[in-house]
Amino acid sequence: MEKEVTIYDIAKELSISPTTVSRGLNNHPAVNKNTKQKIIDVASQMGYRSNTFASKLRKQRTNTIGVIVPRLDSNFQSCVMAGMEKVANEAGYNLIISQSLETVQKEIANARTMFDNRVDGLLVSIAYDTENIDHFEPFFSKGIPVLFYDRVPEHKKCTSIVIDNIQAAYKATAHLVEQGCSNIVHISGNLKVNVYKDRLKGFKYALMDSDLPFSESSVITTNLNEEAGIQAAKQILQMNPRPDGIFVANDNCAVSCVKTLKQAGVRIPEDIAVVGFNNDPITRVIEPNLTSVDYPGNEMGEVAVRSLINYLDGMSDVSLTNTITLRSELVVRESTTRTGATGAVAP
Amino acid sequence: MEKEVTIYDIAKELSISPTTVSRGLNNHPAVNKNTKQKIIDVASQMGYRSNTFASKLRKQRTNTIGVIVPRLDSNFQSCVMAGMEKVANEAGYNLIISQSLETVQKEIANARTMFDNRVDGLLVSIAYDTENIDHFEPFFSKGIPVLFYDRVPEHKKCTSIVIDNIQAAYKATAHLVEQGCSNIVHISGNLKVNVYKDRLKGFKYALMDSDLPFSESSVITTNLNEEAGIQAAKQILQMNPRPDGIFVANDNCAVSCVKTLKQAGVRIPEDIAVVGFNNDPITRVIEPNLTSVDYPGNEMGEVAVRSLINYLDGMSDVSLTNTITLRSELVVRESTTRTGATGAVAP
DNA sequence: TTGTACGCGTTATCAC
DNA sequence: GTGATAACGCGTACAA
Repeated sequence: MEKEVTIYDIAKELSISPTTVSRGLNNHPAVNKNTKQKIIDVASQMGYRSNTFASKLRKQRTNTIGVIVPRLDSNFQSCVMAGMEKVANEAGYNLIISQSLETVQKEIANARTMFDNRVDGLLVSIAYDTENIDHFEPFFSKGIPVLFYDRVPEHKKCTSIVIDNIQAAYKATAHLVEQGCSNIVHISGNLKVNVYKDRLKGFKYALMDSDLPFSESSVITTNLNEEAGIQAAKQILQMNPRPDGIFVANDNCAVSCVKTLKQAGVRIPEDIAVVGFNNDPITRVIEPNLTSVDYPGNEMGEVAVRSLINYLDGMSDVSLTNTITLRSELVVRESTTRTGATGAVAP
Repeated sequence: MEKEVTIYDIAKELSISPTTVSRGLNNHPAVNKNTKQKIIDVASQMGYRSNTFASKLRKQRTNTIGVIVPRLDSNFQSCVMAGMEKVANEAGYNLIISQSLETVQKEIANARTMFDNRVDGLLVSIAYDTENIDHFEPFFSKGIPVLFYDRVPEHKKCTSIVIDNIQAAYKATAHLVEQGCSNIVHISGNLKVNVYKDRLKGFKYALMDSDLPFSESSVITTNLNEEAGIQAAKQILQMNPRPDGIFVANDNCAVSCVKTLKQAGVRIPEDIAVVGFNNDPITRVIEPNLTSVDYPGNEMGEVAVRSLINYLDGMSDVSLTNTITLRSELVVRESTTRTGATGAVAP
C-alpha cells in the first residue's frame, strides 16, 4: 500500500500553496486559469484522489443519504431503490442502504448507524412491527430531515411520500362492484401498517357507498406472502355463500390465491373476480392477467431523493412539505373483465 | 443545529483525558471497568455520537464496501443486494450502492466515486458494454480488492464469483434433448457478456454430445427483455421446420416468449418445450410453469461480501481465490415435462 | 490571485 | 491504567 498523494504533495510539486491546490480542485472562482489547469494535470498524473473523510470532517456536510428499507428483494422496493440511486447519483450524493428485515430491532440499529455516519438525510420505509418512531428522535432533534415513504408512521409531524391508499382501494373495490360483484372479500396485511389499514378503509368506504354490507368476516388478515395467498384461497373456498370478488392488498399474494382458486376449478373472473395491488410484472404473466393498482415505485424513489436534496440545498420551503401524494391508477385486466367491454385493457 | 458532543466534552465532564474516553468507547482492554462504565453513561447522556469521518481519517480503514450493479430493479440483482446487505451489516460494514444502468460511462464514474470514497473493497457486476476494466486499475494498483460477480470480465487476473454457466446451459439443453427435442433454438443476450457467451457454449456442447447439428441460425441474439421475447417468438413461428425446443438465457424473456407462442396456438411443452434461466418467481406463475436454472442470488451476494471481508480481515489466504463457483441446478417444471414422468417436478 | 495558520474529532505512540 | 502530543488531509478566515 503506497503512500496516498495529498494536496500538499501537489503543492510541493508545483511550488505553490496547498490552499491554491485545494481551490483549484474545487473550481474556486478566484484562481488563475493556467494554475488551475496545471493543478488538475499534476493531480491526475500523480494519481491524486481527494480524501472525502478529511473533507467531510472539515465541512460539516457528508453528501450521503441513508436509506432504511424493510427488504431489498421485493419488486416494489427494488424499483424504489433504482429511482433513488438514479437521482442521488446525478446530484452527487451517495446512498447508504440497509435493511430492517421487517424487525424494529434492526431498524433501530440501522438508524443508529446512519446517525453515526452523519447522513445528511434519511429515507425510511418502516418495518412491520415498528409502532413508534422514538429511534428517529436523534435525527429530529438535530434537525436532520427524515422522510418516510410508502410505509409511513401515524405520527402527524412526519414528512411522508405515499399514494392515496384509501382512494386506490376504493377504486379497486368499486370496480369490482361495477363488474357485478356483491360479495367481496379483502385479503389484507398487518393492519398496524398504514398502507394496509388505509386499503381496508377504502374497501369499506366503497362497500358503503355501494350499499353493500361490510362484515369483519370478509377481511382476511395475512402476511401477504405466497403461502398466505394459498391459505386465504382455501378459506374462501369454504365460505358459504362463496364470494364473487376479491381485493388483495398485494400482487404476490393475489397471484398465489388465483392459482389456488383455479386449481379448485374456480373460473376467474366469471365466478370470482380478483384485483391485486402494486402492478408487479407478474400481473401480466398470471392467467388471466391480473387487474391491479399501479404503484409508481421508481417515481416514489426519485421524488423522495429529489425532495430531500431540495430541502438540503435550501431550495424548497423552510420545512419539507408534510405529505407528498403520488398518483396511482387502477389498471384493468382480464381478472376482473367479465363482460369484455369495460374499461381500457392494458397491454 | 446544536454543537456536536466530542470526546473532549466527555473528558472535561469526567475530568479525565480524551484518550481514556476514546479507549473506553472502543472497548480497549486496558481501561478500568468503572471508568469505562462512567464514560459510556456520560456519553449517552450527553447525546454523544462518534464522528466516523474523524475516525476513518485517522485509521486508514473505512469499513465501507462499494457495489456497482447494472440495475437495481431486477429480481436477481435485488436478491444479490439483499444477501450482501445482510452479511455486510452483520459484520459492521456499510454498503455504498450505485447503478451503471448498463453503460460503461456510468460504471467508470461510479468506480471513481467509490475510489474517492476509499471503499475497503469493491463488488462489481459489469455493464453490457464494458469491454475492458481499465477503470478499475486504480484499485488494483492500490491493492484494493475488487471482486466481480455474475457478470465478470474476461481478464484472467480478476477474482470472480459465478456459477458454471456452461454446465448449467449444458444441463438445460441436455434436458430438452432427453424430452425428445431435436431442433432446439437458443435465445441469448449480448454475447460479449460472459454469462451469455458461456450459456451459448453449454448449448453448443450439449448439442454436439447428442449428435445434434448446430447452426448459427438457431441462435437468436437479443437484449433479453420482454419485447425481445415477443420478437423471438414471432421469428420462431416463421421457422421451417419449426423448432421443438427453446432454451432462453433468462426467465423474463422466456416468459414473454411463451406467452406469444401460446397466443399463436403453440402447445407448451407438447409442440415446443421451453427452458429459462434464473428461476425467478414468475417461473411459477406462467402456465405452464417454466423449467429454469436456479441461480442463487441471495447466496451469491452473501458469499461475495463474506469473501471480501475475510480477505480484508486477513483471514483468508494472501490473495483472494481466483474464482468461486456456486452450485446451480436445473429445476424441472411443466414447460418441459412431456411425459409427465421425468425428473422431480418442483413445487 | 495566492499564501499562512488553524481546526475539524479521532486514534497511535510514547511516556508515566 | 492513564495522559500528553502529534498526525490523519482538507477547507477556510484572514492576511498579503
